[in-house]
Amino acid sequence: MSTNVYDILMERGFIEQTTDAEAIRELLGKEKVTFYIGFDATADSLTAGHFLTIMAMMHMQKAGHRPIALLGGGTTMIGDPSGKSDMRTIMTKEKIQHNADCFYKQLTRFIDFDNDSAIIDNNANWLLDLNYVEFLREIGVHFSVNKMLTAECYKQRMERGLTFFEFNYMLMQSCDFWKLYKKYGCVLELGGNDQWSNILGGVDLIRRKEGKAAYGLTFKLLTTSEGIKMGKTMKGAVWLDPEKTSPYEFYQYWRNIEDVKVEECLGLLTFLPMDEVRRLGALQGAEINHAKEVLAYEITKIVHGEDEAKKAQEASRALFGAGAQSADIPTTTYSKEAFAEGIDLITLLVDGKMATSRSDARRNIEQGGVAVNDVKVTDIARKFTQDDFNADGALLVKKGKKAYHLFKAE
RNA sequence: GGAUGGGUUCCCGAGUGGCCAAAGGGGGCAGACUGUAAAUCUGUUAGCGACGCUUUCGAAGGUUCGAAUCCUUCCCCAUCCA
Repeated sequence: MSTNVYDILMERGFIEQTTDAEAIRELLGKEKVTFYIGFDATADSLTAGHFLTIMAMMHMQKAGHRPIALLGGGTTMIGDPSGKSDMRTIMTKEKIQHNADCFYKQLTRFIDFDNDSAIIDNNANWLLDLNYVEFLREIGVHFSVNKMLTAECYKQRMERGLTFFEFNYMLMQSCDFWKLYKKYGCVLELGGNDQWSNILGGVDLIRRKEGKAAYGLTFKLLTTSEGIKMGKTMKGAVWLDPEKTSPYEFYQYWRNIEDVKVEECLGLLTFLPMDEVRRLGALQGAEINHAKEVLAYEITKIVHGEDEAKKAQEASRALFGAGAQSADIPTTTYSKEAFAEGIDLITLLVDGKMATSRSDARRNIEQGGVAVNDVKVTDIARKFTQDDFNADGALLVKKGKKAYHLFKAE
């Protein structure tokens, strides 16, 4: 172990809070540490939000430590109230199991689980069969309600209401840490900063039950300059599953990042050397667009592979620069018969998911936000046939500055 | 369980019989300016076969020519009391 991974994480900007910085650094420097990160299986794909945590996991594994990816098959049954203003919808067991399977599949892209170099487990294995009375006697006695109520994560919920159901979440997660400590010798829990109080709960629990030291460390949460969690768009989360968020869209998300976040993201979400990160982050004015391209390319490469990253980059350049068209733009294909009669622009926009309704499409056209083959169209009744196709045999519809869609006939 | 105050469009929040598809703000979308950034300004923001029609103000009924607004029952939430 050459450089202490703690220093790497620190330099790249991951670390927000630690239970004991000195002790953690020392531990990571001298031995192979088993650590864990929990993933609550609330959807059938990981999101850009998880990606930061996965990056940290990759850094740790590279440095020779052993990650445990703990899927939250059990805790998801409750739902973490931290940072949430409303209670989550309660999900069925089957749905959660399905989600956990999807998570695992995606995680194998980033983490090497062979030969015990990483462990995957699911807290459903112990949480689902818990006996209530036993749980209270084993775990419950160690938690002070008074103390829990003062935790930051519950404070805002005190105003809106918090059910007993959710209040238990902290105990379950603490129990996880303790179980993993016993099962695999896991002594370190990592997580997003919103997990801080849950992590502290686990650290305390291990100390009380086992009299042993365990540690916790949280990562910065990626937020926009306005403090909104990054990795979300109005249409929903940015997914790592290419079926849910195409590599092109994924690329574009990072390509459009705010100037002030570029350096931070490069450090956290790519493996570029820090000298390079700082150099790119220091670019001024229009120059910083170069840094954004690098950022988008690098992240897309890690998540979707080099080929997809290249394709996304080419598509992006083609569309935004002048020049040739690329094949990697979202495309909708109609039958030749449909085009023979002509298809109106409103239908095209709706079918290409560039407008949420026909009214929305109509408004966009009327306001001059829509162009077909680079010619602005404001006539809502205008129909298009194959005669309108461009040299590449397609209609390139552009809504606003960034939404493109290709329509073809066959 | 009791008392009080509430549930309004994506969110916050005004509206307490017709002038209400519902003020204002936020967010979103589009236009201008730009660098595929930020900030700013303008327009727009339920749906549709669109100077009209249909659905919407916690749910279901009712009063009325006419209800987000009045009445009844129910569901939910917050605060205080137990």
